[in-house]
Amino acid sequence: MASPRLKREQSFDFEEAISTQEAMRPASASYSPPGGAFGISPPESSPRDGRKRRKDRPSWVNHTFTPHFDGHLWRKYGQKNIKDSAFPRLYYRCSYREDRQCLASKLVQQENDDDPPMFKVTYTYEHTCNTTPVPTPDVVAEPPATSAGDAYLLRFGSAGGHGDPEQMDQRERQQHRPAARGRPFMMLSFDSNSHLHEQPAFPSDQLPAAASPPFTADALPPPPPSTMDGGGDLLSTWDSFRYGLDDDHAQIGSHVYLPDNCNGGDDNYC
DNA sequence: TAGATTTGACCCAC
DNA sequence: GTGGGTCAAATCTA
Repeated sequence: MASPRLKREQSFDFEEAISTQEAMRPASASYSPPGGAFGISPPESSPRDGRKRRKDRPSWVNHTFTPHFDGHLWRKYGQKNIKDSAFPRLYYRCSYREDRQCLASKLVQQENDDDPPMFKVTYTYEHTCNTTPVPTPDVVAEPPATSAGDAYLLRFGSAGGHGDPEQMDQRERQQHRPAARGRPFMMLSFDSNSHLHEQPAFPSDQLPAAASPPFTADALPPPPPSTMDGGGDLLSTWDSFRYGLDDDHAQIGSHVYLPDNCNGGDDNYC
């Protein structure tokens, strides 16, 4: 009987995929991982001969209140209690890992028990699955209140990440995670003139910088393509979010969204 | 029934 | 030797 561990051999050639990805990456300093747009640190890559050591893997760190909110589809594959950490570390990999040999993975580590809690998200490898990031998995547009004219209200929550807010909420409950479930970080409303009205969803003295996006323009990036894998149900939400907006950029939390001239580039983001 | 998550065990970098 | 990262069977959910 062969050891079950031999199944590991059946996975795709990780080293080859790594080599391919590194070959695709521009050698110049203009290399911009997803975190580049998301305001996270540059990769700590220091390639050595032969095999990649863990610490040699390209990785970058993001601190966020919304660890699931990066527009990609992730599949959780592990969870571990970490020494000297009060919170478990969650391991995710790209849902397209096998389909498209996408090496991207991330570790989510809660850093404190604040309300909302801060998470440290460590990304490893860029996405090679060529899926368009869906930046608003947990942005919900609400119809205008009767007394609010034609203004739309946008609620920014933290329960998103896998596309379906309902489903994520169910997952959050299943995992007994208190992470700001159902509680918006902030609320934005737009009127028909694309004027922005920003309303922190919690007291201003608790308002974290990352949850106070400098929405100077009233714009949003183009919606994800309707062919988007696994995220088709987001489109209506996106359309609502985009209502009345057509400028050149927007920023949500630490996530910056750029206009049409960013065609995805080498790294799915600009 | 298929796909996602949980969780204990294993592997390996440090 | 230890702790972190990953695997995969079991379990859960829609």
